[in-house]
Amino acid sequence: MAKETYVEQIADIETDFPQWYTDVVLKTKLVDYGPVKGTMVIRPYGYAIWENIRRELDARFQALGIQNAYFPLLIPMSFMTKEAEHVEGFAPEVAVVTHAGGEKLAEPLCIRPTSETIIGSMYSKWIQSYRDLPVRMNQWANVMRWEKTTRPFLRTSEFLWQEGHTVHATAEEAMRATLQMMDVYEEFAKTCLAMPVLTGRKTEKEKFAGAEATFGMEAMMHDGKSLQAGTTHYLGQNFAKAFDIKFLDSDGVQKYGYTTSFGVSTRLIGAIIMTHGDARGLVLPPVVAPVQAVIVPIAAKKEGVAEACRALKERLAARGVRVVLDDSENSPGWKFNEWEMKGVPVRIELGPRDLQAGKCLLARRDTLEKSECALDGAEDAVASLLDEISRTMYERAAARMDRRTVTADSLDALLKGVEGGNFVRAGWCGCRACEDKVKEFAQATARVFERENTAETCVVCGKAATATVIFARAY
RNA sequence: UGAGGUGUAGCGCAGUUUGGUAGCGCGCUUGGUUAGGGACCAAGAGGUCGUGGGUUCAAGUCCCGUCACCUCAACCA
Repeated sequence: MAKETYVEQIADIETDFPQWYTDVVLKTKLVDYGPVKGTMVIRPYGYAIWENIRRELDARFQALGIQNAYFPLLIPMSFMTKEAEHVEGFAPEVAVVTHAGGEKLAEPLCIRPTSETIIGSMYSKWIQSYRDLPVRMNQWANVMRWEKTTRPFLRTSEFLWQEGHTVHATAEEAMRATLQMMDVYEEFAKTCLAMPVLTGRKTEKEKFAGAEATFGMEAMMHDGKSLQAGTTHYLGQNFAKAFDIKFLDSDGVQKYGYTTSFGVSTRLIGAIIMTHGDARGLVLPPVVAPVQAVIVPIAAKKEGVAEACRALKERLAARGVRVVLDDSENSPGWKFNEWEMKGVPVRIELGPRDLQAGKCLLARRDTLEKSECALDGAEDAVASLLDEISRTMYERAAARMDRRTVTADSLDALLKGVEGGNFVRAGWCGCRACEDKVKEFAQATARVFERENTAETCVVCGKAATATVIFARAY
């Protein structure tokens, strides 16, 4: 172990992917384990990714008229029990506060696992007229779900997310909002995370507790497994009736509203890591990378090098590039590996030889290619290289998902498909028994429905297919 | 909840079989030489061996209890 390098330890990324993942999030100082089992401490480098995600999403929400608000962490237990399916779905993983102020509480309080109930109770007070609708709010918050097994970012007891909650006068409008938000997520994933996703409706078995319909975006990880990266829910009138969200419509009739909710979490950071990472560590999409470019001086004590590096840093910063000048005492080779491991999209090497030639060296993280670049105008070259890296990362991931999506017409073919790290397209009759059979036989679950049914028969029972489903093994 | 495993320096570990001075690597500190892919030399700092009890002249090591964590299985809007 002593002399082993980081790269040697994680060289076998394909066969030991989970271990690679855990190593990389710890070694790159994204997170640390928290003192309570299943919790994680998000360190500055990891949190900076989250802040960038948040900034990009907030801009999109604002464009849609969604306003940020904040609701309490503690929810009276009685709220949770008002919607039958909701409480049944969440009860096993809710943490409960029973004591406060040194006394036992008359009514236990649960720590929010999600906020439909408490937001619903407030919406019922705020909404009276059809003129109050639609209501569109979002909150950035932590939630807690007491998971039995956890992994940093992918499944932790406490995590950060945004949860949006809307109320509409009609079912059609609510459904439209649900679908529109999935489109927003998909565009965001593509533009900001360079991550292609599969979107579509989820099966009854996989849907949110209390929803009429759930839509998910699924991303393919490096090993071909699927990760649910975001969901939007059409809640119908379930929560409106449970929390008495009523309005007087223009026809003078009291009606229940139709609600939706949608969310993405810090799990997205895990998705980024497992979509783009390689044997050397992280590969971060430029839009959300905390550091977009790092300048590594070579022989920094030689005449003019340090000054040139500082000047280049200033120009890049002025151009809007998030740039770091690594003027630490470490050797250049150490810095190269360190910043590569941390996934910085562009590395700029600048030493005496370059200075003399009026050039610098640009190394891109996604392809590991190096190229020379004139010092004059380097800030523009870096900015356009960042765009180019975003595109290349997306295309590479999209090509992989495309290549690894296969069609199966039998359970054996489905098993072979998921074992080979593929998404498997297959027909389904629509019954729960057949869905369970797939889980049992292939350890794969239905991820999303395809928009159109192109299959003729169910992959399990052979009866007429009512839908075409993408099956995959999932995190 | 079932099975297995691990607790010794900040991190990773050896030492436990056969009881006898607390060790190694990395990291850290100080000084110097270096620098285009994880540099080198020298000198340092740092540990009630998870925890409670027992056996013994003597326990990291043997015995009994206990706690925590990890892996697999199960579970997982």
